Amino acid sequence: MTDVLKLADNEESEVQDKETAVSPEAALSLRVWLRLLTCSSLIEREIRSRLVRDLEITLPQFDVLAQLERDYDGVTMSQLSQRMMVTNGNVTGLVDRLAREGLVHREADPHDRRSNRVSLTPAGRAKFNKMVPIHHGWLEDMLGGLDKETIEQLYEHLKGLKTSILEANQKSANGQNSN
Amino acid sequence: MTDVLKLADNEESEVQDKETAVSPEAALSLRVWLRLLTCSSLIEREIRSRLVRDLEITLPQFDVLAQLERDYDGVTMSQLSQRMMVTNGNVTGLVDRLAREGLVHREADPHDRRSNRVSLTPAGRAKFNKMVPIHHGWLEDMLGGLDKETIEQLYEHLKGLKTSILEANQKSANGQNSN
DNA sequence: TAAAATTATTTTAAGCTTAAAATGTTTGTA
DNA sequence: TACAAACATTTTAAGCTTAAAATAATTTTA
Repeated sequence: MTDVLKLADNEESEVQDKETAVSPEAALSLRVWLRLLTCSSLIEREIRSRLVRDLEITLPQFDVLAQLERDYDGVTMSQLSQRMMVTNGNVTGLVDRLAREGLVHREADPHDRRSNRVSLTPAGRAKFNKMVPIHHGWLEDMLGGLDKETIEQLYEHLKGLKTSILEANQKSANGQNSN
Repeated sequence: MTDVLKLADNEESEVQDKETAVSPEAALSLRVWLRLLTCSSLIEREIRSRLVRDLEITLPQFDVLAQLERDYDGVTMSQLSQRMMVTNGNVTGLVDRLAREGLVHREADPHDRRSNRVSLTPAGRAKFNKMVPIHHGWLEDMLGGLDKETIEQLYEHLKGLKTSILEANQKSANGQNSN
């Protein structure tokens, strides 16, 4: 989100290969990353501020509701943190605040006293259902300047990118990378 | 960053058009956004954790050093916050911490006592120069699974996306959007 | 069964981020 | 010149996020 890069994504500021020699491939990678980050940040920032301004909810909280939507029996805190790809401690606070607002319900699991089950309250479900089409509309607006073919190509390229990132990070995690 | 979406970007979870009717275009936009966010989050998360683990600096702090790099005379706090596209209050804390580490220097502007000028210290410059090629290398690794042509197409498509987003947000800011 | 290991969750400390209020300084104007 | 407006920055309050430590409960194992 915050990054070296956000502002660097414009025509003027060519990523320069300076004294500390950087290969052309690395420079291209950096430019793509900067532009990707710019796009992602622009969308995220707009969604975030519209959620707060128009729907009175934060993006992470909206995210929680979305994760709970289909699980009528609730999910455990751990399941929730895995789905959201955030730490356990993080969801503790999010669920606290959503429960305070009456949008989710947290109850002890009768079979395992270590666990809590979290689920949407009727109010939470109603609020989420109201928000979904609005949220979709915002995205449609933001991508509306592209023709369908471009969007579909973008979608495919991003799939390849995702694979590339996952493979690189996998290798690095296995210590097969000197960096 | 944290989002409804991150986890939703996989083959199984088709974005469903449910009772609250959502157009196919909106659903495609949502899928693209989810995948874009997934890619962006994967890269950002990895960069963030490598910076902390290997180079002992946070991503926002790295960002500050990058913004200061070419301004030998320093920049004001406001200029810095504009370049980083964050609030003034945000840079106050970042600069505090970097100054505490000895990486940046903050001094009163002799001509305008409201202003502070911030610049890299020699230690900050040395550290930044050391980090740059490493950072480039990480990105090259993560994009290394794509051929050059794909990367270049991706770069072009992202340019169009950026334009589309900016136009939509512009319209909305001017109140020409019912959402 | 008692001790050890694992699992689920919360708490803590630190940093990031924002919007809004507060402070101090400079500039424009009546 | 006084006072109003604008500007630069910091402070405050709230929420997000993480890693690591602490708690509590369950499962494994000796």
